[in-house]
Amino acid sequence: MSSEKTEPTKAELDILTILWKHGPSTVRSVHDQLNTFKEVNYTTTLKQMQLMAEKGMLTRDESSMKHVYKAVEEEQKTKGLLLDRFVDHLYGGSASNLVMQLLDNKKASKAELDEIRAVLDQLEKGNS
Amino acid sequence: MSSEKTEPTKAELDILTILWKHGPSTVRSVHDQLNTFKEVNYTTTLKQMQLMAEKGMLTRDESSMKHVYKAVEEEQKTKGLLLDRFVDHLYGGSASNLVMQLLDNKKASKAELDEIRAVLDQLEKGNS
DNA sequence: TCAAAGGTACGATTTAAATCGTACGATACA
DNA sequence: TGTATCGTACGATTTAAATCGTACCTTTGA
Repeated sequence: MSSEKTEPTKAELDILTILWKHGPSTVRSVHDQLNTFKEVNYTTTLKQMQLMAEKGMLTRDESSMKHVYKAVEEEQKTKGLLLDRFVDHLYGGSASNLVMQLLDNKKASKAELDEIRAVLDQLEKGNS
Repeated sequence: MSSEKTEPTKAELDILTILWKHGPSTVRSVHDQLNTFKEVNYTTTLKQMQLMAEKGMLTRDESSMKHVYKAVEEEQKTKGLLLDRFVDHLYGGSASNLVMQLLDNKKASKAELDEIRAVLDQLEKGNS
């Protein structure tokens, strides 16, 4: 264990999200996705992905001229890390505090409440 | 609606957290708290708080030589905003997805599960 | 009364993230 | 076969966040 488990930045996360969704992709492809909601220059995306590869966040297959990039860490793992940090930093590590806030926030619809309850049920069943 | 609802940066959030916890405080006091977990120069904290005041995140009472700063927004409101952004960005706006991840994460203890369930019960009761 | 201690003001610097411009190699097809 | 198109490489710049150094004012007590 030496790796710092460095958090992706905002821009990096955007790219990761696209790669998770679409699987291994060329820069062009990622860039096009990106531009549906955010305007940047192609070379910016390119550079960003090269940097990410250098940092070890992405790997790339250079066998064809159009390099194909792939996220190294799984979606769940990375998001889990970010969530952990978030809970720790904002809610003193208390997941239930976070959930309370979430519900207060009206961010959760009736359907979501039910779903959350289902998750709870399932978890407690497998747990005891 | 003109206000940008700008998110506090990490360093700003640290300061806000202290102010929320301790109420209106002098720079010295905030700085001492800060230094219990993070090493920075006094003038850094001072500058930071001055900037925050300028941005409208803090107000200050200058009537005494030792200015007293106070957070403008309530803790819940600010954290709620950050949580919203977080859910939107990482979980496509789905609170239940986030909760699922949270539970998978083993971040929640048995006691916390119960507490979360209680929150749910309460909410549904008042809701229907 | 004056020096030490503790305050604020604020420009400048450092660091990190994000972006872009330009050079240049490969490919395709008229 | 040459020119337009599409790709990578990479230094430089811009922007934003965070930090610090230095100047200078106020209070206090020996």
